[in-house]
Amino acid sequence: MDHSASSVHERRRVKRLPREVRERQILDAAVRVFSDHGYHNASMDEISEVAGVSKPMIYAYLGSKEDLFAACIHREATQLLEAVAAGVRTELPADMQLWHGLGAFFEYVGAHRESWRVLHRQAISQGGPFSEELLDMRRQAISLVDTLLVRVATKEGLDRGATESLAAALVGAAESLADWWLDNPDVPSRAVASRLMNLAWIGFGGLVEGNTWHPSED
Amino acid sequence: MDHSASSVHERRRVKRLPREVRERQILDAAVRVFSDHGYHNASMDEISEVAGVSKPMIYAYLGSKEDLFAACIHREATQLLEAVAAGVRTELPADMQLWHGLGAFFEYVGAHRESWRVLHRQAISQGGPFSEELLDMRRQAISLVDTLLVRVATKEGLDRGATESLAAALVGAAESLADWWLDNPDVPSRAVASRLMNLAWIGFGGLVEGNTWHPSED
DNA sequence: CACCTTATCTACTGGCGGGTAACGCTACGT
DNA sequence: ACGTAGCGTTACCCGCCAGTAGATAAGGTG
Repeated sequence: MDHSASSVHERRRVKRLPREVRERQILDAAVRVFSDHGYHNASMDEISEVAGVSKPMIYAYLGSKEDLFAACIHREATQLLEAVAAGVRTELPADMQLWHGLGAFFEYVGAHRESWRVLHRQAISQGGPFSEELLDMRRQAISLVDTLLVRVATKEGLDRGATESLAAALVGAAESLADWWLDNPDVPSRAVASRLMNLAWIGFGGLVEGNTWHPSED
Repeated sequence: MDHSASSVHERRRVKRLPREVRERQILDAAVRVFSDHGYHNASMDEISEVAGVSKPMIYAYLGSKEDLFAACIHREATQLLEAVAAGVRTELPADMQLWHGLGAFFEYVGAHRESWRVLHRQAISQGGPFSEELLDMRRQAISLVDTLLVRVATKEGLDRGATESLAAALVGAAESLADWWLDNPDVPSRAVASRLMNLAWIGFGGLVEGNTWHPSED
């Protein structure tokens, strides 16, 4: 738009940056635009504009639109998984592990809502190779929770096989609660985590009887 | 495709159907195609082909692509809500009400996976007027669960305000479990419902201690 | 300074797909 | 018999946007 006026005159001020940096800028812009408009409504032109880079750069560095999207998914998914895994302290008792995992998860989602939007809402609704990456991350998350449950279960007597589906249910509940949180951003992350923790550990039945779960530290 | 061979010869056998019927066919086809490819990747041409009707008919009867999608959402959402509401027998105790509600929900989703895909995955990821309809349905579902919880809570002493967020969490968990179920279709609907019921009513803590919930009848 | 490499732009195209104009056919009422 | 209303089609338009060709300029290296 207004570039044209200054472009002829001030071209010399254009910085030439190394590929690595440009790629980061482009990915950041892409995540944001994909999050705002969705995969299909996002135009490469807008992404390039937000990134402060011209369109051919994107094609040169990240490839096609699909490639770009896949790169976003991959980067964000990896970051999220790392954040959650870092939150779990394996030396603590099972309920505290779960608590910290949930805490790390909601903290990350709260601090990176756009990432979560792209991951959960966009990637999942596009079929094909995108959901693969997602399903993979999901599987990792489920197995993380599963091993956690198994450690308690074998000690206490909950039968094998049930744990995995319970893990799936819990991961699903967390995902969907995060999704709900997107539309109800006023609640602090700790409170969201706490609600899910209470539901998951005590259940309605227990809550109705007046029981609650709360972290032993803090 | 193969129409051409018979078309010249057997044109007289082409049925001319009343508007009402055609609209149903078109909506059925649209739900299916939207479910398969997503809103944006679905082409009006393909929908018309699947419906066995030419494209201008769709525009004549259902309007633009957006209108068509909205009509799908509306029809499917209404059906789902009716199915769930019909399952809840208000004269039973709270846990049994929940159980029947969950049962009806998963039964419906199992029998109408395409509907669920369109509702949950597609409609939610498109912004704008589509999600409105969805959020509305969701609110109705949440308030359904909420009133159920409130009846128990006031009897027992769970504080107000907490019930609604718990209801939201439960609805979210059900949604996401249904979503998970789409990708793991081998499990029977009753089993999915039962797992969620146990998680929701007993919690991990209770399950680990060996408690389980099961319907008093059946 | 000559040179090559790499970063970066402007300006275009090709086609996909939403939407429509204009016309044909069948049936029914009078 | 024949007009009219509404079911139905073929064949087209056109805007948007992913993707590209080809030119330009900025550093580094000798």
